[in-house]
Amino acid sequence: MKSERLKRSFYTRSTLKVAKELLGKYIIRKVGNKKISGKIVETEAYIGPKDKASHAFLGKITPRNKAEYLIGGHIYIYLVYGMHWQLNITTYKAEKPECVLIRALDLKEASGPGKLCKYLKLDKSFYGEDLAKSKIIWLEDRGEKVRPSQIIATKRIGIDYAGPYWASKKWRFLLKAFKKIWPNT
DNA sequence: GTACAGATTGAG
DNA sequence: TCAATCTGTACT
Repeated sequence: MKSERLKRSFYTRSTLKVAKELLGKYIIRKVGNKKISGKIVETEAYIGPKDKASHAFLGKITPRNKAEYLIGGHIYIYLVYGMHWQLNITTYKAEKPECVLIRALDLKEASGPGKLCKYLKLDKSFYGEDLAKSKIIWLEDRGEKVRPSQIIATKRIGIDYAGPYWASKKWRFLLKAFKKIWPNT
Protein backbone atom coordinates (compact mmCIF):
# COMPACT_ATOMS: atom_id res chain seq x y z
CA MET A 1 0.00 0.00 0.00
CA LYS A 2 1.24 3.44 -0.87
CA SER A 3 1.88 5.35 2.30
CA GLU A 4 3.45 8.77 2.27
CA ARG A 5 3.95 11.08 5.21
CA LEU A 6 2.54 14.56 4.65
CA LYS A 7 5.28 17.16 4.43
CA ARG A 8 5.46 20.72 5.66
CA SER A 9 4.39 21.99 2.24
CA PHE A 10 1.00 20.27 2.62
CA TYR A 11 0.18 22.29 5.73
CA THR A 12 1.47 25.70 4.72
CA ARG A 13 -1.22 26.30 2.07
CA SER A 14 -4.52 28.09 2.58
CA THR A 15 -6.50 26.77 5.54
CA LEU A 16 -9.70 25.98 3.65
CA LYS A 17 -7.75 23.99 1.08
CA VAL A 18 -5.91 22.03 3.79
CA ALA A 19 -9.16 21.41 5.69
CA LYS A 20 -10.74 19.83 2.61
CA GLU A 21 -7.66 17.84 1.61
CA LEU A 22 -7.22 16.41 5.11
CA LEU A 23 -10.35 14.38 4.45
CA GLY A 24 -9.33 10.85 3.47
CA LYS A 25 -5.85 11.20 4.97
CA TYR A 26 -4.75 8.92 7.79
CA ILE A 27 -3.58 9.96 11.23
CA ILE A 28 -0.93 7.71 12.76
CA ARG A 29 -0.22 7.67 16.48
CA LYS A 30 2.57 5.54 17.88
CA VAL A 31 2.16 4.33 21.47
CA GLY A 32 5.12 2.21 22.55
CA ASN A 33 5.49 -0.35 19.77
CA LYS A 34 1.86 -0.12 18.73
CA LYS A 35 0.29 2.10 16.11
CA ILE A 36 -3.16 3.60 16.39
CA SER A 37 -4.54 5.00 13.16
CA GLY A 38 -7.70 6.08 11.39
CA LYS A 39 -8.98 7.98 8.40
CA ILE A 40 -9.96 11.60 8.85
CA VAL A 41 -13.58 12.12 7.81
CA GLU A 42 -14.54 15.44 9.40
CA THR A 43 -12.67 18.76 9.80
CA GLU A 44 -13.42 22.40 10.57
CA ALA A 45 -11.43 25.48 9.53
CA TYR A 46 -10.67 28.38 11.87
CA ILE A 47 -9.18 31.46 10.30
CA GLY A 48 -8.04 33.92 12.94
CA PRO A 49 -7.67 36.81 13.53
CA LYS A 50 -10.64 37.79 11.36
CA ASP A 51 -12.75 34.76 12.36
CA LYS A 52 -14.75 35.61 15.45
CA ALA A 53 -15.15 31.91 16.25
CA SER A 54 -11.37 31.50 16.40
CA HIS A 55 -9.47 31.61 19.68
CA ALA A 56 -7.07 34.00 17.94
CA PHE A 57 -9.79 36.51 16.99
CA LEU A 58 -8.28 40.00 16.58
CA GLY A 59 -4.78 38.57 16.93
CA LYS A 60 -5.19 37.64 20.56
CA ILE A 61 -2.30 35.61 21.99
CA THR A 62 -2.57 33.72 25.27
CA PRO A 63 -0.56 30.85 26.76
CA ARG A 64 -3.45 28.63 25.69
CA ASN A 65 -3.60 29.53 22.00
CA LYS A 66 -0.02 30.52 21.17
CA ALA A 67 0.60 27.26 19.28
CA GLU A 68 -2.01 28.42 16.79
CA TYR A 69 0.57 30.95 15.55
CA LEU A 70 3.14 28.29 14.62
CA ILE A 71 3.85 27.48 10.99
CA GLY A 72 1.57 24.86 9.40
CA GLY A 73 1.93 21.27 10.59
CA HIS A 74 2.02 21.75 14.36
CA ILE A 75 -0.46 20.49 16.92
CA TYR A 76 -2.63 22.97 18.78
CA ILE A 77 -4.43 21.03 21.50
CA TYR A 78 -6.56 22.41 24.31
CA LEU A 79 -9.19 21.42 26.82
CA VAL A 80 -12.85 22.41 26.45
CA TYR A 81 -15.68 22.10 28.92
CA GLY A 82 -13.08 21.06 31.48
CA MET A 83 -13.03 17.49 30.20
CA HIS A 84 -12.44 17.12 26.47
CA TRP A 85 -9.30 17.64 24.40
CA GLN A 86 -9.56 19.11 20.92
CA LEU A 87 -6.96 18.27 18.28
CA ASN A 88 -6.12 21.08 15.87
CA ILE A 89 -3.47 21.22 13.17
CA THR A 90 -1.97 24.60 12.42
CA THR A 91 -1.96 25.73 8.80
CA TYR A 92 -0.49 28.44 6.63
CA LYS A 93 2.52 30.55 7.65
CA ALA A 94 4.15 31.29 11.00
CA GLU A 95 2.50 34.20 12.86
CA LYS A 96 -0.76 33.41 11.01
CA PRO A 97 -3.22 31.97 13.57
CA GLU A 98 -5.07 29.61 11.26
CA CYS A 99 -5.84 25.99 12.03
CA VAL A 100 -8.00 22.99 11.22
CA LEU A 101 -9.93 21.18 13.93
CA ILE A 102 -9.91 17.42 13.41
CA ARG A 103 -13.41 16.38 14.44
CA ALA A 104 -13.70 12.71 13.53
CA LEU A 105 -12.16 9.52 12.16
CA ASP A 106 -14.00 6.74 10.35
CA LEU A 107 -14.47 4.80 13.58
CA LYS A 108 -17.30 5.02 16.05
CA GLU A 109 -14.71 5.17 18.84
CA ALA A 110 -13.46 8.46 17.36
CA SER A 111 -16.63 10.04 15.97
CA GLY A 112 -16.23 13.39 17.73
CA PRO A 113 -13.42 15.81 18.62
CA GLY A 114 -13.26 14.76 22.27
CA LYS A 115 -13.58 11.04 21.52
CA LEU A 116 -10.93 11.29 18.83
CA CYS A 117 -8.34 12.59 21.29
CA LYS A 118 -9.26 9.93 23.81
CA TYR A 119 -8.92 7.24 21.14
CA LEU A 120 -5.52 8.54 20.02
CA LYS A 121 -4.39 9.07 23.63
CA LEU A 122 -3.65 12.74 23.10
CA ASP A 123 -3.33 15.34 25.82
CA LYS A 124 -1.48 18.54 26.63
CA SER A 125 1.93 16.84 26.28
CA PHE A 126 1.35 17.04 22.51
CA TYR A 127 1.00 20.80 22.58
CA GLY A 128 3.14 22.25 19.76
CA GLU A 129 4.21 18.82 18.42
CA ASP A 130 5.47 18.99 14.82
CA LEU A 131 3.57 16.58 12.56
CA ALA A 132 6.23 16.91 9.86
CA LYS A 133 8.95 15.60 12.22
CA SER A 134 7.40 13.82 15.18
CA LYS A 135 8.08 10.12 15.75
CA ILE A 136 4.91 9.58 17.78
CA ILE A 137 2.23 11.22 15.64
CA TRP A 138 1.97 12.13 11.98
CA LEU A 139 -0.34 12.07 8.96
CA GLU A 140 -0.17 9.83 5.91
CA ASP A 141 -1.49 9.96 2.37
CA ARG A 142 -2.43 6.40 1.43
CA GLY A 143 -3.29 7.30 -2.11
CA GLU A 144 -7.05 7.60 -1.58
CA LYS A 145 -8.44 10.24 -3.85
CA VAL A 146 -11.31 12.32 -2.54
CA ARG A 147 -13.45 14.01 -5.17
CA PRO A 148 -15.10 17.37 -4.45
CA SER A 149 -18.48 15.68 -4.96
CA GLN A 150 -17.77 13.41 -1.97
CA ILE A 151 -17.27 16.36 0.36
CA ILE A 152 -20.13 18.03 2.20
CA ALA A 153 -19.64 21.56 3.56
CA THR A 154 -21.81 22.63 6.49
CA LYS A 155 -21.91 25.20 9.25
CA ARG A 156 -19.43 24.75 12.08
CA ILE A 157 -20.54 23.24 15.36
CA GLY A 158 -20.95 24.91 18.74
CA ILE A 159 -19.87 28.43 17.82
CA ASP A 160 -23.15 30.31 17.92
CA TYR A 161 -21.51 32.76 20.30
CA ALA A 162 -19.57 34.15 17.32
CA GLY A 163 -22.77 35.60 15.87
CA PRO A 164 -24.82 34.68 12.78
CA TYR A 165 -22.23 35.84 10.25
CA TRP A 166 -19.39 33.57 11.37
CA ALA A 167 -21.66 30.82 12.66
CA SER A 168 -23.17 30.49 9.17
CA LYS A 169 -19.82 30.08 7.39
CA LYS A 170 -19.71 26.63 5.83
CA TRP A 171 -16.23 25.77 7.03
CA ARG A 172 -17.01 22.30 8.34
CA PHE A 173 -16.15 19.56 5.89
CA LEU A 174 -17.10 15.91 6.00
CA LEU A 175 -17.04 12.89 3.74
CA LYS A 176 -20.44 11.99 2.39
CA ALA A 177 -19.86 8.28 2.95
CA PHE A 178 -19.45 8.81 6.70
CA LYS A 179 -22.31 11.20 7.28
CA LYS A 180 -24.21 8.35 8.87
CA ILE A 181 -21.84 8.27 11.84
CA TRP A 182 -23.32 11.45 13.25
CA PRO A 183 -26.91 11.33 14.42
CA ASN A 184 -27.33 15.12 14.34
CA THR A 185 -26.19 15.95 10.82
C1' DG B 1 -8.43 37.29 44.77
C1' DT B 2 -13.50 35.83 42.37
C1' DA B 3 -16.78 34.89 38.40
C1' DC B 4 -18.03 32.78 34.32
C1' DA B 5 -18.34 30.72 29.67
C1' DG B 6 -16.89 27.19 26.60
C1' DA B 7 -14.69 24.56 18.88
C1' DT B 8 -18.31 18.32 23.94
C1' DT B 9 -20.10 14.16 25.46
C1' DG B 10 -23.09 10.65 27.29
C1' DA B 11 -26.82 9.69 30.16
C1' DG B 12 -31.91 10.46 31.05
C1' DT C 1 -32.72 18.12 28.09
C1' DC C 2 -28.85 18.58 31.10
C1' DA C 3 -24.85 17.81 34.26
C1' DA C 4 -19.88 16.81 34.44
C1' DT C 5 -15.61 19.46 35.12
C1' DC C 6 -11.56 22.93 34.75
C1' DT C 7 -8.82 26.40 32.26
C1' DG C 8 -8.30 30.95 30.42
C1' DT C 9 -9.80 35.41 30.73
C1' DA C 10 -11.94 39.44 32.57
C1' DC C 11 -13.12 41.43 35.99
C1' DT C 12 -12.64 43.44 41.50
